[in-house]
Amino acid sequence: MEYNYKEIEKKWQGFWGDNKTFKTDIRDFSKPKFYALDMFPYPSGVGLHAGHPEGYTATDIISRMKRMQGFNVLHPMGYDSFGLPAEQYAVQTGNHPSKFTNENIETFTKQLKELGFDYDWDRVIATSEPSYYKWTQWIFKNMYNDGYAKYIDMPVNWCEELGTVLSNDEVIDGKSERGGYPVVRKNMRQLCIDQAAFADALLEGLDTIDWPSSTKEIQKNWIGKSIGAHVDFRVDGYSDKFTVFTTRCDTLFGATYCVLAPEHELVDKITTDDKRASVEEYKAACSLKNDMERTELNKEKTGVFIGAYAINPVNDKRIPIYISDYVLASYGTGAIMAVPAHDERDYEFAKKFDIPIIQVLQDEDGNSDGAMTGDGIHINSEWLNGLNKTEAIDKMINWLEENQAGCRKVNYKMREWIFARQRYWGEPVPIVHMEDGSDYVLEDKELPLVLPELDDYKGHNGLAPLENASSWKNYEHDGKKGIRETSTMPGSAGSSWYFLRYIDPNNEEVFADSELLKHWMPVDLYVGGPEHAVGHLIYSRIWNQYLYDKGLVPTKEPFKKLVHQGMILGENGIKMGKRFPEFVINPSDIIRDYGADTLRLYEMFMGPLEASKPWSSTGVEGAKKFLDRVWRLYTDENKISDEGNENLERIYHATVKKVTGDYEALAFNTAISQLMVFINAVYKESNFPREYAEGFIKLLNPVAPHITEELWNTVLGHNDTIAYESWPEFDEAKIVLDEVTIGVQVNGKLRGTIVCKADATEDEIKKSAFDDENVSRHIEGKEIVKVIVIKGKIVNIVVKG
RNA sequence: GCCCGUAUGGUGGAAUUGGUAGACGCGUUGGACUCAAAAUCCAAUGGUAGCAAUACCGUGCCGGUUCGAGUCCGGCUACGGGCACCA
Repeated sequence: MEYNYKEIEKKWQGFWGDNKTFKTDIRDFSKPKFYALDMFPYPSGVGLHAGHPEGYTATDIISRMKRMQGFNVLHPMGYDSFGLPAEQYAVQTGNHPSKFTNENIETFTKQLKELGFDYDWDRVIATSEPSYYKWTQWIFKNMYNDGYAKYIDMPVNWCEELGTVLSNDEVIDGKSERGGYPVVRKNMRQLCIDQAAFADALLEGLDTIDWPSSTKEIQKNWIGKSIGAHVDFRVDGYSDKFTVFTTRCDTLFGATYCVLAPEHELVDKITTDDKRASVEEYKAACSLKNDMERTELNKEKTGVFIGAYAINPVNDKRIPIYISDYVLASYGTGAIMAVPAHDERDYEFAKKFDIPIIQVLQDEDGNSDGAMTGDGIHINSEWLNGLNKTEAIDKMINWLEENQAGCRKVNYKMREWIFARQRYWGEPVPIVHMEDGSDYVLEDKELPLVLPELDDYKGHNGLAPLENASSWKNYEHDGKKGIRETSTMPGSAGSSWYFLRYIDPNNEEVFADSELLKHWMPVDLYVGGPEHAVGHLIYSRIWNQYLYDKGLVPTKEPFKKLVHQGMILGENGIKMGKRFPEFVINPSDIIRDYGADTLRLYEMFMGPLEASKPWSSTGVEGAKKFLDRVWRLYTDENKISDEGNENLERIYHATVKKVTGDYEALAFNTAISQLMVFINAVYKESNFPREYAEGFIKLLNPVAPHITEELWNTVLGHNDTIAYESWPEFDEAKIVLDEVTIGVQVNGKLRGTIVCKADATEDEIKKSAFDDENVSRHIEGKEIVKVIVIKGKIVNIVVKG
């Protein structure tokens, strides 16, 4: 017999909606709070994919359990609704992108409701709503006024024909991906957020949060902090100096040349006339390559000598200056001192250009070919001789500072975050470029700056689409005229703070009430894919850190615990997608054929939440079979009784314990396996005590909410939702076995098992071990060296001969 | 190239601090029910040998520590992820 999932799921989804069962009473501070967060989806045209229900079910299970445990739970959902597909739709159809967006949001909402999630549907947000992006603009505006967001000159990929800046992956072979027009690198004024200002806070924060270590590691590498020094080199024959960044200033006596990035500002000035032609040629070649190609093509070092010499501040030696694209303009100072004896890249370059190599650290192996980059004792270094690396670095920095030739310096790989896109469907930037050259930032009362409706959503001649909004663009303030910034914010702007808005989504005075923030932050559990490790998950930490520094949010870190769900692969073990469309699973089809409870149960039972695992259609059927089995058990009129059953006592309490602990640890696959073990045990019994029957329904409820609500009502006779019933408790004393089965090994090999009382003494255990027939056969006639007894676990008899 | 992670039956995966490897599900086989099938219920199921008791082998490969290793250490191999001239 199968249960009627279609009818039951519809009934309970209606009940929860009509009764607002999961509406969070946000100002009820009487209970402990629990904030469970899902990464909100971009409402694409194709609806939910198989991966969405996985992470969402995980937080749903935790939310439902916490609610039953007496927590006030916040489990919200919303939409990251700015993005390119809606804009492309608008360009093609002439409709407003919000039409497309709203239709998709409707589809997503319908699908999410069909899955039975316990979201509070009264606090849904969408980042493309003016009431939401008003505050995205407000936070950005403050960052701008505080100097964290600013216009700066940056090297970018510029395409003259398209009149636009391109990202690295839009440039192929020095040509634009669209149209194949030439692209050059040039410095341009860009609106940026200075991420590096938050770098140290971000690094420190990593030690305080419960995140996957791999994600922390990725963020650490991305921030790329390195501690070193700035060293100033004079240019021989000029009053100019240039500064290099180095982590190995201890090797300064071994510097035999310097390299400037081809884009370095000094290059034109100090290049000698006889070298000018070759330098220009090299620079032109470099500007045609984007960053990717520069790294790929430069297995072999290239560069040219520019005719000028630098003076090593430590010994006044005259060393040649080269330009080479192995020095990046965007990192450090765009200039290096080269120590070929102790840096592999410098070594390679020096070999190729036949530049002297001076060893300044004792090589311990003595005969290595190439650069020696490790620690060692300094030689050929005058007053550093005899010191190791750390001592020498300290001494050198002191010398540099005393002689005003340099200083201690920390550098980060993390670059400026370019915060403007030539797109329509994004948050307008609340800045006006005034006639007099100043930039005016909109005041609070002028927000939100709403996107204007356009007749034409396509940008022309590479300009931003908002350039088409001729009346919107023009701005007048105090009789002065200006033109609005026509770029919009990048996709990740709105998602950098949405977790704050959920707490107070309709507030028109502030982005969220501070008293509520204080109670509800941080997010206790955040579940989402690992692909956001350096994007969203860094940006959110930056925005939160900024607001924290301003005293506007209560916690340094927004997400206390983070878990990544693994990818659900196709039944062929390969990522679902266009390549194998026949293996793509649509959640709606599964809900239609098996029900939402089955889909939820199956996705949680497939394997560990974090692991990638292949879909299995027979596995789905197995999950369905289990729910049918539960249904049959509960609807068997002779089974549930008010009498007790000693045979089930121990396993019931053990099940409550294991399931509760496993849910808490997000180990849903093993929790479900325990629920199955329990049901298998009940099948062997003739009566199922009501107490256990109710407890089991509560344990299963977070995973399969519809069927359990139905059984709770119709079979167990309750007339309200199970959602606020108290979570089952277990009695540890009832889990303990009176008798335990333990293994007996002889020399580490299992030779038998014995049953003994749980409180048996060591001697009693030994005795029954020796009495075992098979064990005695294996120790007969041999010398017993020792006997190891681990109570409740194992006996190991070590024999000789 | 560098950093991080993973490797267990036919299969998805279990296995607290090192302590009876293979829980649970799928699949397969057998049985019950049925005129029959499906569904359901019950049972068996790592490999080899054996009627069986049992023995030997077995957690990617090689070695080590230990009374005892899937688990710890050293060295490989394969796969996955991140970074990639970061001075």
